[in-house]
Amino acid sequence: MTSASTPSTPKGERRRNELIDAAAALLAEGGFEAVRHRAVSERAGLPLASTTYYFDSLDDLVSAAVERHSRNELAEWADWLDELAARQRGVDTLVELVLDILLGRPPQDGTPDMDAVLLRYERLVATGRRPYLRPLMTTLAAELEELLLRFFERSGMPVQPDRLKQLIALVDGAVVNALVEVNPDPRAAARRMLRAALQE
Amino acid sequence: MTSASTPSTPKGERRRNELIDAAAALLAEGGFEAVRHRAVSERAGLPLASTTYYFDSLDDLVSAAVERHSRNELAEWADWLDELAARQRGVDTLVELVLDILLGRPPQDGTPDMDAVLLRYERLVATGRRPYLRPLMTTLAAELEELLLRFFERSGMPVQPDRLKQLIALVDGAVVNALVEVNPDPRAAARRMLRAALQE
Amino acid sequence: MTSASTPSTPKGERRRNELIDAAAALLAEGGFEAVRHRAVSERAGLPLASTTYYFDSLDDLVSAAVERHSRNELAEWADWLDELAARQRGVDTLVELVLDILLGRPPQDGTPDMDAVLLRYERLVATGRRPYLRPLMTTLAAELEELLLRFFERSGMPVQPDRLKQLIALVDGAVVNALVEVNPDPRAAARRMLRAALQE
Amino acid sequence: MTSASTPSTPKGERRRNELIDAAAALLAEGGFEAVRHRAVSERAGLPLASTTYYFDSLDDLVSAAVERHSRNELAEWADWLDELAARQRGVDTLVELVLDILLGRPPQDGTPDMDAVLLRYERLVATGRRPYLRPLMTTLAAELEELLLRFFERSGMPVQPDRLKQLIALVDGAVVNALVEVNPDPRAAARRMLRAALQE
DNA sequence: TATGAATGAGTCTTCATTCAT
DNA sequence: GATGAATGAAGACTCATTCAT
Repeated sequence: MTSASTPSTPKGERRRNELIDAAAALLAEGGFEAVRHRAVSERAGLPLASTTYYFDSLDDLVSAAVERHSRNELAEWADWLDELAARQRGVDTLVELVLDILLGRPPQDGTPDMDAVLLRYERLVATGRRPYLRPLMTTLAAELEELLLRFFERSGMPVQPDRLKQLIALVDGAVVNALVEVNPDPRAAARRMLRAALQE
Repeated sequence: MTSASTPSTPKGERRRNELIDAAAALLAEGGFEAVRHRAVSERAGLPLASTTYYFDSLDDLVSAAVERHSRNELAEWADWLDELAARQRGVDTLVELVLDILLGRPPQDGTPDMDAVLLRYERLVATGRRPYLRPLMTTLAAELEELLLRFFERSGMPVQPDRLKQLIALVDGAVVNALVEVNPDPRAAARRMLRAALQE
Repeated sequence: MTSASTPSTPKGERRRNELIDAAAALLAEGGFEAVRHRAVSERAGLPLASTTYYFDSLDDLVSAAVERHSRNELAEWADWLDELAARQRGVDTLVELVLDILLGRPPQDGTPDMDAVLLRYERLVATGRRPYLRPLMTTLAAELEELLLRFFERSGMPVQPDRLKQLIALVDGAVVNALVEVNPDPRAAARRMLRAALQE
Repeated sequence: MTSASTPSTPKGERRRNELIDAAAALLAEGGFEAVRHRAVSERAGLPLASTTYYFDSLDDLVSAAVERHSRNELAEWADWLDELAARQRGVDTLVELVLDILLGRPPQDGTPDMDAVLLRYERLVATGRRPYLRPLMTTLAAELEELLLRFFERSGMPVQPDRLKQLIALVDGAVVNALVEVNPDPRAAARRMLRAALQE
């Protein structure tokens, strides 16, 4: 009904942003269930009512958080893409980079960063019951594919779109299946799949 | 805390069962969020308090529901496996059967049965945030793999375990990516992947 | 959904009753708008959640409050009816009694008791936007008519149902119009109308 | 407290007017509860804050809306009065016209227009709890009576003020009682009463 | 003179769990 | 062993009003 206040002032813009950041952080840490008006407002240090002031509904806030999170990932890679493609050599390095792009870069300390990986798949699956996420997720998926396409190309190992889809499916399938393991290491699982497929 | 009531009386056993059935049905229809004490008790036609009497917590009930649902699926196929393997001919038929096993048999009327498909992936991804589901899901995954291994074998097209994992990943990856489409048809996406992989 | 807990224990019965009483009091004092979960629970000195435990929805609670209030009025008169009919003499006394029944007995101190009168008409008009009150209000109206019919009869001044409806309309119309006066005295207005009609 | 902004500029006057129109429309459609700052501003296509800028409080806005609505009704009839009085013949036609004036003209399609009828009585009863409406409603009631008096006179069937009050009471009483019926047809109820009274 | 921004208080309702019986 | 009763905490969302600009 009341259309969300798209703030015109810099301050309003900033606050709206802080709410999205807070929501994105909660999303990453606790999944979709963790994104609640109260939790977001407390995390952002803003009044509860600000969450409904800046967003028409919780769904809107969730959408914004999903987009923020995904765009951050995408943007990060878009910047480095050419540089990386030029630098790397060999299938193994390529594989790691693809995994970095698809699953996020793991923390240096060797701990697998489950939260980040998980979110990618929660996003996909959650869309199944949240139709309002579909347009956003479709766009995002297309952008990611585009990015990877260019990446393979610059890396001197161009792939057809269908082949790329296949590689992505392989990674994603490996990950979701690895999620159930007692000591899940989805990246390792995806790595195995991807190497095998690329070295055929 | 009352420890989980493992009922000794036949009547208790029966009621516990009815609760699990109700929970499994809700799970299939509405995902994890739909499994609530009240909803389960009403569905089962049993008192609200019976849900906490027979299960220590909602998580326990959810676990039982996941197991029940998965075992039902598995059992269904175990029964028909040999019969099916003997009957079918050709890659296309094989592919459909594999999809039936992995994604559930679609309703006859052509409507893609999203709910059933969705649950398989919600289960996998939900395990990421529900460690208590891991042992169960690991066992279940192994049994499913075992089943498929035997199935390919009887179909005269034996596959190595690693190759099977790859095929499963392909299907699962195709599905989770198809979930975000505006008119999702995950089965069709999985079919394309699987056929391509099997016909190489 | 969850059907309202119809308490079986005496204590539960008592608490449910206290909630209805509290709601009826608020209704009388502040009209329909004043009946809120919080207000009712605070007035009754019971937890907020008890209001939703004993009543499926606020509408249910409002209905119960309306019924309680009306039944109290009705019951009061049913008890005294024959005695009063035997005692009174003359049209003027009859008129006052009819007004007592329709508008409630005014406080002794001469202050017109607006709240009580008002509620009768708020109830009627509110039903216009609250279909769920219709069955209840229809029954109540029929019972009131029945009561008045018997009352006129015992008073030695029997009236036809249609004539009674006319008299009631006269009173009600007089009252709702008197409500807007700067110093409203709806009872006086109704008295004038009724006397004129009865003395024709 | 900023005192009520009585705008001096023509533009201010116009906007204030648009707000009143919007509020009156909402009042007619949804009763008093429907008149909210947000709803009014959206309906008028004006900023939310304009509602508090041009009106000290919501009550002020409601008052203005009630007045606007009533004056519109009154004005409509004042224009046609003489013409109608000259044209009509017979008690039945007279009755319909009186009902038109008191209850609003029903839509042609035969559907009883509950909203319009309802508002007349909500206005009266609401005044019981809104003293600030009393002066306004008193004036309005007097004007309506005046109008009807003249109308009866021109129709060749002059009535005394007291007799008119009686007829109005009859209509109003019939209507408020008809409001509770399961299929309310207040106009029909009022018609019966009025005909009976006029044909005595 | 206007108005976008902002929010404290409040709306109804749901829910997992505890506890007395 | 079973369950009705009960509730604190939280859920999404609305709203009249204030205030800085």
